[in-house]
Amino acid sequence: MDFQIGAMQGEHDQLRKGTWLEEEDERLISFVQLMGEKRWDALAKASGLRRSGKSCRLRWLNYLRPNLKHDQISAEEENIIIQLHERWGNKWSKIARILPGRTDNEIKNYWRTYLRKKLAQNQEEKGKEDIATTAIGDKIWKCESDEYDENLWGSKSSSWDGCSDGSGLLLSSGDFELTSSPYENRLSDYWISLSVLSNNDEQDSNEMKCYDECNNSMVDHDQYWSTIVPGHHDYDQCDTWNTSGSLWDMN
DNA sequence: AACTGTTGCAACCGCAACTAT
DNA sequence: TATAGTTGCGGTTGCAACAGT
Repeated sequence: MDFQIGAMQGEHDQLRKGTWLEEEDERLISFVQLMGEKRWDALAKASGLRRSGKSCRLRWLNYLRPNLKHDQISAEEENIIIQLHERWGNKWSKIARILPGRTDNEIKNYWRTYLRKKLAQNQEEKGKEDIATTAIGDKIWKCESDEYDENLWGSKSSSWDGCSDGSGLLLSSGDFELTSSPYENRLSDYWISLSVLSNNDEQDSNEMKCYDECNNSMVDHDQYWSTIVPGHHDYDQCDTWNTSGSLWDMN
């Protein structure tokens, strides 16, 4: 290969930043194939790329890595992202592990765009739900049922505290870049439909088994999650997944 | 055509966790 | 065990592309 990267930026020792050039991508790919996806600092130096190891790693993981999906996020994937975000919050890398071919960065960007649109839509529909809501610190707590119990709102220990029937939902306002009450109704509108599903899931997850690392046996899918995420296992305790579902079929 | 505002996303930054020595 | 180096993560920024005027 006859790369001119050094000449392109002048023969100085400063690390390059910003958009990657095609030549840099090609060189990075060839050195990853040569040295593997480890020791990024060493790889960066060995490759002659004037990039930090960190930058090389990011470029590889988010763009060059094989099996990455570069098409639009499907409705099925979008649904999974919504459900998992409701459950895990901004744990983008964790969510990304459930969606092979998608990166944490991609999901994070998608969510920000997606939520912004959703909130804009829901702004017009606010006030249609009667939901008990209170704020504790930077958290927003809400309860969708008639079983709302003020005495329980003080606890932060569980997502379901605050409602005696367990239908409460904890939202972190930091997740939405929203901190003041005028937005709470909109959030409520949007998240209300998710809480029921999550509550069911919370209960069912206790009965799940893990495959391989955890129990070395096949998981019993609950009806809901096996529909949403084909072949999924107890995602809170075990990151092992049966990737036989259509969602994992990558071109 | 030129300017301005908005959007989407690639890439960077800071920090915490992990690993090697 | 201590420390330095590396990796992983989430938040943020910068900029190209696009839309509207």
